[in-house]
Amino acid sequence: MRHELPKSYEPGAIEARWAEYWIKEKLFFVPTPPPGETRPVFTLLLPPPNVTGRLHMGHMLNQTQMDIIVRWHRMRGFITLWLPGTDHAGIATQMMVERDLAKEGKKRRDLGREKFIERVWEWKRHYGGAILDQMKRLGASVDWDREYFTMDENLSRAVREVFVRLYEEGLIYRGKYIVNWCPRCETAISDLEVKHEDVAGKLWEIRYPVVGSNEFITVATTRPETMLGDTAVAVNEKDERYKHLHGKKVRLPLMNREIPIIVDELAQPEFGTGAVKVTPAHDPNDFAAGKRHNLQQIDVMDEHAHMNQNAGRYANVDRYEARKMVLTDLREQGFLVAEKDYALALGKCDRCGTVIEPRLSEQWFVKIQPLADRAKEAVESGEITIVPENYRQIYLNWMNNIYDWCISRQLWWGHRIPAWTCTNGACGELIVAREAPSSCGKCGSTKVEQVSDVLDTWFSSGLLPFTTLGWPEKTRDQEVFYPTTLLITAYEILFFWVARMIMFGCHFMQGHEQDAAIKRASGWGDKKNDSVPFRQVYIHALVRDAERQKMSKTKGNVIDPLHIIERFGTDATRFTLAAMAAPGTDIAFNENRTEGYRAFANKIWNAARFMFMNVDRIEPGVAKVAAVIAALPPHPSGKGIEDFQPSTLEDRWILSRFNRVTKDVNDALATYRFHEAANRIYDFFWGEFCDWYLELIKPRLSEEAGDALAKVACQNLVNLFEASLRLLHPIMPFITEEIWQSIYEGKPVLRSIALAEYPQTDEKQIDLQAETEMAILQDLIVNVRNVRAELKVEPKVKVPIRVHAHQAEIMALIAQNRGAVERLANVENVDLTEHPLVDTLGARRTARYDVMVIYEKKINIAAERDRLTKELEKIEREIANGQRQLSNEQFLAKAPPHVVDGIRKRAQDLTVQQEKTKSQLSALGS
RNA sequence: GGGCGGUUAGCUCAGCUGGUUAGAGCGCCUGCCUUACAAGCAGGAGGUCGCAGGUUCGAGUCCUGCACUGCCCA
Repeated sequence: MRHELPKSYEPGAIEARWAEYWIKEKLFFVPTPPPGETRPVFTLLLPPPNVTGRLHMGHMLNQTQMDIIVRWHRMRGFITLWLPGTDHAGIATQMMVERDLAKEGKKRRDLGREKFIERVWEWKRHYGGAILDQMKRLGASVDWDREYFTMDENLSRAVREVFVRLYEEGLIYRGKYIVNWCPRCETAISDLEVKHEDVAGKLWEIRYPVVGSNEFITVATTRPETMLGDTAVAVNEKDERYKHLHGKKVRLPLMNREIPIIVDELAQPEFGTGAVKVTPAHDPNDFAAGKRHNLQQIDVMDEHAHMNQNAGRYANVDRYEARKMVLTDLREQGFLVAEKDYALALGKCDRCGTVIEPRLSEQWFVKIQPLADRAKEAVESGEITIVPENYRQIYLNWMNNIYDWCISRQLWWGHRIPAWTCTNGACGELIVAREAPSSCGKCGSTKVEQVSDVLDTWFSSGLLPFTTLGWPEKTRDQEVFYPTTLLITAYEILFFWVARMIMFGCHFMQGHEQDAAIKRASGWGDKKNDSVPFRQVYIHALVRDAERQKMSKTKGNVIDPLHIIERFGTDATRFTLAAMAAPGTDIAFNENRTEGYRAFANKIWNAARFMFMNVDRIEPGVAKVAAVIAALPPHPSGKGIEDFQPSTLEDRWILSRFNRVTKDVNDALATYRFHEAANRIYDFFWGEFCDWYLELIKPRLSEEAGDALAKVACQNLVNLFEASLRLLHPIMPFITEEIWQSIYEGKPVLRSIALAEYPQTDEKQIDLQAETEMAILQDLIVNVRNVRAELKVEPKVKVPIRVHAHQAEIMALIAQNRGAVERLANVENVDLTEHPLVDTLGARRTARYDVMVIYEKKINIAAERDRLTKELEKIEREIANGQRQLSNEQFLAKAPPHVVDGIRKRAQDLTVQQEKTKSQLSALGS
């Protein structure tokens, strides 16, 4: 045998080999298309995984979907660029290296900034590529020659350019505000990086003595330790209880400081006691109130959330320890009035889980409104479409309630803010510049120091759609590939990343125009705005565990995709994710499904073995095999199946079905209905191609058949199989490549199936009649099998059957396909009779034909009566339904004709069946 | 508190714009190693589509309310 394939499909070795081949051959390398290029272009930016990342199921789903869409476009003749890279991931990476240092008993400050950053680079060189290597195993067809890292010199230069421009436009400002501070990471973080968690807390009521009276005013707080920094007590204007206290002062317990009672909406009469303490340095709302009333800001904590000197005798104590001490002291001194249970939403650091401390500090912000307005407009006007559509509203809601973005981080790893301060005496001049200034522009001193903060990681990743294409230079790459076509990503980073890319893109790429010919060819001729970073966004589902729980390390329910791949193969895993990815719903990853799709891969494999077995037998020897191969079109073309010579019913049928599934799959992929595409191919390949077509052509392939007949059957089989592989390739790239290459005996017309054309429907190859006839035949065969099973006919025994049909065409159809019925229903002779099988015990009578199995064993009368009764009930229920509709004039008037016709035809069939079933029942006696 | 989803067979899920008989995989039952495949083949059982109303000639699909459940934001 020339094509020797093992009996079971073993994905491991095959997948690794092809993954390597694709990369080595640079199959997915995309050179910059020269001017004059007229082919359509498809561009996709890989959401860059963190350098510290390890592949998880979310990545795999994301990458599977991207790869399917990318391969599909490439095969349809698009210049297809999929751009890979990694993100430097500020906090995550710094934490990783700090952890390493800790093992050596060192802290980053022991090394100093430069040494530390060097160390991070070293770490990155060693471990940073891991996730991309894992991607290679998935078969991701990215252009590895364009791989980027967000800290690459060119990308860093672009970041500085953006920063300086925004600063010059007044869209970046520096100021002292309350920010979310992580005491463990020792940095500010953005609102988005804070996760709120409901916890059972307490609400304490503390009474503050009113100066110059015996009265107290009682305030309610969840954070008593911050009272040390109180600079006022607020009451609501409308609150009658406190009207007499307006303008008075209270003496702050423990600190013995006089602070004013202010009237402010911060105090809501229905909350707690209606009076609240005001701590401008430790709460964003209090901060705002403080601004309104020009209050002092007393910061009582340091960067570790320990109390500082301003906290008097509580200095150097941790915030929670301080809370206990403060409460004890208040209680002892009679100031603590009550302690109540209270549910509160506690903000925690997204990265490390530490409780966030609102902290007053000097930070850099992006003035977001002007950017948001344009980003909103891009989606509202449909220049960018979001799929599924409900995310569109979520996006717009967020854009409508957006706050300025804190972009500075007190980290070392990241893009350092291109700003310098003059340290000469009291000068303090702030210089924002693209390159380090040699001297202060104000005082001329050379004592300038760069601001130590770095930028939020998302600042640089938000720029990627244009910076990876050469921005700020105007490049040919931008003309061709910008706007990118699609973004596929997780809902989780819709605001972190997607929204920011849209804001930056619409701002910095204003006035940009995509190459007109390419834009038109790619199908975007109607779009007006080429500044957007992408035309479409597809938000994919969340992968959960089999119990629908969100996967998390702490729960220990993380499913490692590589582990699944090892057991079932990449193709089966990819297929699982595709088949379960109905838009809008999360995926509960279930191994059973993957096991099922491994079986599917095995099915394909064995179908291939069957094909090769026949090729080798019918066309033995190299020359003759070559003849079969030569019959394949040199460049498999997209439309229908070329060189398929339908000579029998099953040929016409499968050709028609192939064109139908092709249409469905293309339609499904065009609308990101991955599950539909996957299921359609599965059903076609297994349920139609393997279960019926292969079985039906076996006689023609067999040795007894004439040589010419076998040859045509064999060639049809190879052509059909080859086209089916192309259809399946985007979802299961490995097994399709392996078999496809085998068909060509290692001398393929193209270097890879990935470069072949994707099948498209040829309407001329759709054959309705063949499909109808085949359906009748299948129904007949299934009915005979069913009766055999009921009669408990020994599996090996062939039985004669008798068939009648009142329509001559159906009689002819059965006569012509007598052999098929005999083979597939295990029948020894088909007796076609002119007489309806009335009063015949055990006959099956359908609307189109009657059939009976001739066998001496008696049918089980009781069981048969049960079956028929049940069937009759069902038929009659449906008849009643149909009649109700057909006798309804409203229905006849309003329903579309094809629906009415359909029901009429169905009613006729049902009536025939009803009569036949009744006569069967009466034949059984009662 | 605000917003968005989900509830269909024992389990996991499809069912796109309302339209003829609600599907699949797994599991289950019966029988087969029928030389491509036991990771297979053949046959079968199993659902008043969460509940209650409404719109419509027609509702799993649209609307309202309720119940349960999940997520996001504050």
